Amino acid sequence: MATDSSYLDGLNDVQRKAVTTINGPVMVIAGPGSGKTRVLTYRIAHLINEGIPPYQILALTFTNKAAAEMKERIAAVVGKKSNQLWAGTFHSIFARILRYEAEKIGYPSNFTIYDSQDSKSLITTIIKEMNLDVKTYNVNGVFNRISNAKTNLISSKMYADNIGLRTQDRSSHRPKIADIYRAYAIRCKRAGAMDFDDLLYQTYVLLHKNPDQVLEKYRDKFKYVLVDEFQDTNHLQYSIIKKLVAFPNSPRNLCVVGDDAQSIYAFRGATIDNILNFQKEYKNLKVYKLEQNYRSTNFIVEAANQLISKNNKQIQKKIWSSQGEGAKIKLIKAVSDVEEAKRIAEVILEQKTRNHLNNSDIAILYRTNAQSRVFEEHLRRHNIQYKVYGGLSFYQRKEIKDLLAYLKLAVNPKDEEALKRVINFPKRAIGNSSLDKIKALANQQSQSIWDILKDIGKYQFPNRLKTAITKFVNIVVSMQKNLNVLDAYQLAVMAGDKTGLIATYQKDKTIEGMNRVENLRELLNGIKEFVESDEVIEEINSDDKSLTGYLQNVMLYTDQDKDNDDADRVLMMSVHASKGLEFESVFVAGLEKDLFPSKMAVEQREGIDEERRLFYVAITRAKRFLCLSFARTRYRFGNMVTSSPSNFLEEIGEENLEHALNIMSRSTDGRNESKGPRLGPTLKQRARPRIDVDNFEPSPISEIKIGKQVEHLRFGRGLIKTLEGAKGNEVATVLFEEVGEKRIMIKYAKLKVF
DNA sequence: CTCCTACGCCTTTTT
DNA sequence: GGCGTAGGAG
Repeated sequence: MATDSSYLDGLNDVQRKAVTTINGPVMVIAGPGSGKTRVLTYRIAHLINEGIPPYQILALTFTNKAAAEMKERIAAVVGKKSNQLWAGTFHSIFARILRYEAEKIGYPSNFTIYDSQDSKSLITTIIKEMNLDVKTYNVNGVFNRISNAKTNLISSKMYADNIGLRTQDRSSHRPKIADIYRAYAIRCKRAGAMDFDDLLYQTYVLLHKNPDQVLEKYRDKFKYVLVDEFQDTNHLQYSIIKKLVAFPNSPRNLCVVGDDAQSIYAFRGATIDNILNFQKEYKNLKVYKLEQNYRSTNFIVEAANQLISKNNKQIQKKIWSSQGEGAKIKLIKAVSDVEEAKRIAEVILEQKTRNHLNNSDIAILYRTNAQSRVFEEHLRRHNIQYKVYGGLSFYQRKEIKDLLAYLKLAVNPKDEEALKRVINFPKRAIGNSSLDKIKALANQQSQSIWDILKDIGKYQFPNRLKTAITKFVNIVVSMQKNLNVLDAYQLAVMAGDKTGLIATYQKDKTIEGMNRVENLRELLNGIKEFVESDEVIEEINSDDKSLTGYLQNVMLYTDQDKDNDDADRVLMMSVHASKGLEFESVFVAGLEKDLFPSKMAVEQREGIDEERRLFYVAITRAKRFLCLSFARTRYRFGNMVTSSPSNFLEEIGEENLEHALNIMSRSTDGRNESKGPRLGPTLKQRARPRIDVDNFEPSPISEIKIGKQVEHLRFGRGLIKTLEGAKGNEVATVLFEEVGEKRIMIKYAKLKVF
């Protein structure tokens, strides 16, 4: 049986139990820095050592990087058997299954993947085709609505029949969303395309509609299922997992690993309830809590504990550190975002000399990517090497998407978004009005645009246009013909040359143009590397050095997956992007009201709790040094805004801070003195008038008038300053005693006059 | 058809 | 402050 189980020696008791309890449902609650990855990898290694064939093990993660790291570490224990393991992201594993089974749900196996840009572009097209107003039907809103529907297993048909959803749409003046959803689904299918949600949703549909041939097969195959970052799964992901695991007589060998306190993806449909309710769903569940923190020193851990205790819903646990007391948390109080950046740069220099830190030991975290700019400037000034994560990724750049679009067309010419992107780029005199006519024809015949283009001779169009189109069709066809002859790299070179794409960018002699050519070269190199790497991807797709394989890789690639290159640089990234990482020294900047916690979150139910978890993630990235900062003024949208310190600063415990937190005393807002926080001379004064929650009865809208004193469940007492908006949608500006001015929709917010 | 300018929305966070 | 889109002129 077990061959070499020395890997068990380095584990603490709870970790060891979590690793060796292999049968039946297991939940591992893993606090930050508690050795979660070790448990996960050793658990899989242990399964294999116990004789479970690796191909019967399915391990789902959220990033490719996490999966790769896991596989690598498992290989170190069990050797190359680990190649047969099914370990990958939800999206990539399901994409792989879908490639095999696509025909069963009416998709081609060479389907292309739409990223959110593609999805939104198609939705915009549909909105315009339906002659709807693009302002009321703003793409992001519509896209989110459709995405949420899929995440909740609601098909376009079910959406159309759902009275609740339709009522919501009508009250937001967007009654046609159901029709847009339907058209979108049809168009995706016609284009042979799946968006990110489809990779999950269609997998669910596939399993659901083919219980005998497909579901049984995968149930039988995956005898052991592990899910990483379980707190970030959405309803759809969990439903698929349950389908695979929960059937009569199933041994339910499901192991979920996560930390409810680090659930930070609600905005993309993740629901913390999956982890909170897991115990109720699996009666004989074994729960292991990893509470020992091996990462951070004690002041940091204590601050994190105090902070998170303010949240309502959570699984009780107490993280403790074995790393000694360490340094207290430093706080930088800056007058402006510029000063904030300047002082952080200075502290970084100081830490480098006094504490002998390298650049790469240090990270600056912020709530929004837009905050990075000022830091870049000041680090540059101090000659500190840095690297910014996030923002627009390499694969989102125009020139890269252009070349990839040609490659996508070679694989699947029905891909409407790829086609629209490049049919007239480089310029071929196929303008918008011509394309609109072709598109109308395609819709009328329920065909893809490509179907029309390749038979363009049959239709009534000016000869000049027909010639231009034929030329374009020939380019795509000649690439198609070479699909099985050339490898992905050779095809990409062909796509760059034959289409005139690279030549077009080369004509542009501006710096930007030169960068683009450079990026295209980098892309080609990347493809070459992909083709030449001898890494076997997976048993099931081992031949997938093909273009299809490459494209799938690229579409599911994220910025998170980048290897930390060994260059010695300070890293800058959003707090979201920092999850799972750790640094000797961490700066969390911009701790201001309406920024962190973000304004949007404050207005949402349970939004603050999620922001608090986000801040929890931020501070627990630090091993030895943590520095928080806020600025009293900051440029946002190009103009200066005054802001005041975040409430979160009070919530981490003053005793964990290097200096007293007497920051809240004076009014911080010159223009509008009532806007700032007025927490009194010390932070201990938190005289929130207690509102009787149980007996809270909101007043009818008719009683809400300007000048009235009102109570709000979360914001406390306030004064109505203005009332505007149509009947039924009145928006009140309320000046709250504690949290300042808020704009509130009365029908949702529930105000009580007193 | 293509190029240029004006304006409007925007910023949470991302697989 | 920046991007993408609409709308007009060449």
